[in-house]
Amino acid sequence: MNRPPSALLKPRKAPQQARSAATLEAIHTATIQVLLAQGVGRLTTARVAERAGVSIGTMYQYYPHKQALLFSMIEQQLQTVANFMLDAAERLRGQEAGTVAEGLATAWLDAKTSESEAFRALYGMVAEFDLAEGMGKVLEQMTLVFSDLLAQAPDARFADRDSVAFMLAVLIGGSVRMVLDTAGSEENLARLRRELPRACRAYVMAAQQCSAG
Amino acid sequence: MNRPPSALLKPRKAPQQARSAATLEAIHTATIQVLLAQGVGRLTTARVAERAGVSIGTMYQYYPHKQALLFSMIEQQLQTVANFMLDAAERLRGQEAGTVAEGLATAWLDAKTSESEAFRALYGMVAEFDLAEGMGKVLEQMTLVFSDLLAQAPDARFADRDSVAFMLAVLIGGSVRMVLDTAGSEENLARLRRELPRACRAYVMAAQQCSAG
DNA sequence: ACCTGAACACCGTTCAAGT
DNA sequence: ACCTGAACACCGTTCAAGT
Repeated sequence: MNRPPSALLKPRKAPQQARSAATLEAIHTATIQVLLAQGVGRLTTARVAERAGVSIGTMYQYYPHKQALLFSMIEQQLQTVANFMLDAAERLRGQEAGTVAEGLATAWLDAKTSESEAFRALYGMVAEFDLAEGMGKVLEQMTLVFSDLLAQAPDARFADRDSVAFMLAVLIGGSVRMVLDTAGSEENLARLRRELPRACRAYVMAAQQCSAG
Repeated sequence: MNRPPSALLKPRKAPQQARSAATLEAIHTATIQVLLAQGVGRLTTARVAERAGVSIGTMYQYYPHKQALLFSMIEQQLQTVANFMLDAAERLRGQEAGTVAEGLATAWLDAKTSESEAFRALYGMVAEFDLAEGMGKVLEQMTLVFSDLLAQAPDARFADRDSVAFMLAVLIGGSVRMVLDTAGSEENLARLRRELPRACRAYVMAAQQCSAG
């Protein structure tokens, strides 16, 4: 895939004087402004530099290339989410395992849905072009198929079968994609193979109405 | 985000003569060859055209822009995966709900891991730059935190606590990302909020060793 | 009906020159 | 120590001209 070594993605240098710290700050806010005003497709070094009131060359003093700037901003946001989770974890310490699991899920959802519009636009860059639409369609299709299958199970007693089918598709699709995307090690792939079917079974069994018999 | 309307992502015209069908085929295989040989970063219209033995202008007769070509190839692969799942569903029809869930998870994993290297490179384009590394780090960090938390639950009895923590992080991270990425409707987001904590609880409870008590 | 390729606009990146 | 901006290489896209 020819990725640049990760060292090249890091900022080129840290600011040594107040003037330069202000420049870096201006570049960052300019990036977000351009992103929100013009979208990812129009986020160019020239536009960011103009908005920040610096020359293009200045940007290249701090970041070796455009990707490094964007990567640095995303990484910062990822760390914010991670810290949010650490706080949540502290509050869950010592509670029962099931409650911990529930709490972590809720915390992650809260963290991600509260992310600023700007950073969601940054992630959107990752989707770049309309893969989202294609994936959405497949997800919809799978939900229908899964729901139909669940309906025909002899022990089927679901309060909201469509939601269970949807959740099943999202759990499967999301976790597989995440492991493959993060260049998952062989060990992690093996874990996924072992645990994902278990998790799906447990979820579906739990979603059955308790009065089943 | 300024995406082009999706109609623009579709092929511009269908081939009407045998000569032109062959041209289209050549463009497709050339795209894959360039992708494998040079990586996403070097996948340019000029390189694809040269490899396909046609001029650049010819490519623009079939696709209104480069993205349309790539999108069309990815969509085709998505449909292959979807069809694979339909087959698997047929084999699972009438079985018990828990078994169906397990079977679907396994089928999806099989479909995704058997995708050709070329298409994984295409998806990789979606990740474009090294977001994967950053996400991988956060995932690792979360796994550690989750595992620690599970260890301190009063009812903790896990055969492989680290795997459960990893799976939990992947289930949560993957499903949230998928719903947000596919521009999830409000309804789907509500479903996720309701079902994800349930699913996580069910998985963790099921992962406890049965002899617990 | 299909193909060509020079031409154009734009973009990321560099570097010699400035303060 | 930091900034500038003209210059360069490259890329996506178009269109008048061909068969």
